[in-house]
Amino acid sequence: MALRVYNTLSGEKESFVPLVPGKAGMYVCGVTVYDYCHIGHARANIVFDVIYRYLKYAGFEVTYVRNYTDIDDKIIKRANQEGTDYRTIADRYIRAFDEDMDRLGLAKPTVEPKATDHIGGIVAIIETLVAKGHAYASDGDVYFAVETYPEYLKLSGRNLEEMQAGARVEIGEKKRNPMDFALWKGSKPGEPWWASPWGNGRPGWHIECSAMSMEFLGKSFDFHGGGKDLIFPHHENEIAQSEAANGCRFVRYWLHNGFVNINAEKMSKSLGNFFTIREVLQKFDPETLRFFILSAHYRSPIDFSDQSMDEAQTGLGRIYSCLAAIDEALDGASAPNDDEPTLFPLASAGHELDEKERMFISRFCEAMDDDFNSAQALGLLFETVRLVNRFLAENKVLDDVALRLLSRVRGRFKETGGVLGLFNSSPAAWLDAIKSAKAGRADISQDEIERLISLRSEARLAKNFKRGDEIRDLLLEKGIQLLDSAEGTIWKVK
RNA sequence: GGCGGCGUAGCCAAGUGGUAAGGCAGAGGUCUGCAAAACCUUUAUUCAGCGGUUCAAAUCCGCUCGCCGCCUCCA
Repeated sequence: MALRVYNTLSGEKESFVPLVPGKAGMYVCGVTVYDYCHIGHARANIVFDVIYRYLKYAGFEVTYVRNYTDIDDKIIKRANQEGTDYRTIADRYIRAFDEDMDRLGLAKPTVEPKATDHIGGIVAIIETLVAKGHAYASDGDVYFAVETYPEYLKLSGRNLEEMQAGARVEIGEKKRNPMDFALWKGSKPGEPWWASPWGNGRPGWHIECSAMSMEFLGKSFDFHGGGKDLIFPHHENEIAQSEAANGCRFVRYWLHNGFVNINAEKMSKSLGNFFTIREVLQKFDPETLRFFILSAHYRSPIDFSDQSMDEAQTGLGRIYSCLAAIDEALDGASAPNDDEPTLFPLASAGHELDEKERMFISRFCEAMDDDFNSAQALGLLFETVRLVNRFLAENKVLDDVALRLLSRVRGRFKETGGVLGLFNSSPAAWLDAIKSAKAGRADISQDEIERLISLRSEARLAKNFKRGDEIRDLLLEKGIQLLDSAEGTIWKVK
């Protein structure tokens, strides 16, 4: 049982061999804080959150670094629009990001550095690059000379000559080669600046990640992640800077998540077809969004829509309902959480469930070890749900052996839920919350519903089923579904 | 144009050489005054198409068609 990960650099799944046995260093490109995050950001962060959690679960001592890019053209532009300074904008959206990630239930990374706290490290790397002849100052700016680094473009598999020939790359007069990129930008009047050997200015976009990863993870480390759109130019440039400066391999495994699409098109700021995390969370609960994201492999594109979110909610609800049923069965009974495998003397579902429970963790790990295949792991969860339901249906009376088995199954869900970031709520509470959220959107008051239900109950008691059914149909038109049971009638929003 | 990826049931989606997980929807059943809900059962001889390699291919190779992404800031 060994972890295998798809490495963008090789284009293949490789066995994960940590740089330092038992440890794992991971750097993930965070956001540029100039606006609210959209669900594309949610995906990236959830995906790497699960990778982080799984690495820890698998026994690695993980150092997870996720940065804030808090100085950048867009932040400055926004600050100018609002007539404020870049710091105000950056701090506002850092806070917004933290709130969003908190609501999405993300584990805190080991460190969350800000680019502006690492100007010293940035300048030091640039100085090294200049001294080694990999970079040159030009009129207040400093550029990386791509021709001095022969392995440039090894991550994206592009060809330097062809890219230079591309008409879309404009030749800036300050650059020697059109493909050269800025390490340091001289500040224009009114822009924030830091002092440097090349005059007042600010860092280019790519260099900060090199500086911060080096600071917290060293010159060489295990994982570097981000969205697929960062492969070129961002990660390509990080490799060039870091390897040229340090003379050693920068990152061992490059991980890139796929996009969130809307109608099969990439969702992005530039296309304007995006939903912010906040918008989506007004309509769906955070675990539903997480569940939806984890239901596909992290490298595949996923299509976001209300329908797929509804389906995700139904699916997650199925698991929660099962967990609620287990809770109910276990309620009152003080079943010992016994990890001893038991020979199960009950009906067939008991044997199957017992078998499933014993294989559960190894199958979960098998899925996650295969390039973090969360979709497959979710499949295992559903298979188990079905067996639990069957088991419960077959065994109305649960003896000690049965309760112990259910208790162990519940433990497995909690354990793997901890890795996937799911099942943080008590099942009953989650189910209730979904119900009231839906009820809040129905165009009929809860009092009115209750009143109609009691009218119907009276009619039914008098065997006036016609009248009872009329009321039921009336409520159904309003989207209210009635559920009759021996204990009485309850309702839910359809 | 260059590079990369994708095409699996009505929809979503796992599966990278050994005979198609799972979810949603649908159908049948249990339950019910009848329903609903819930639960159970069931749903692809077949993986875009055509060739090839192999004892064996959704999985490897080639070609064709279709879709998408990156090449400019972007998770």
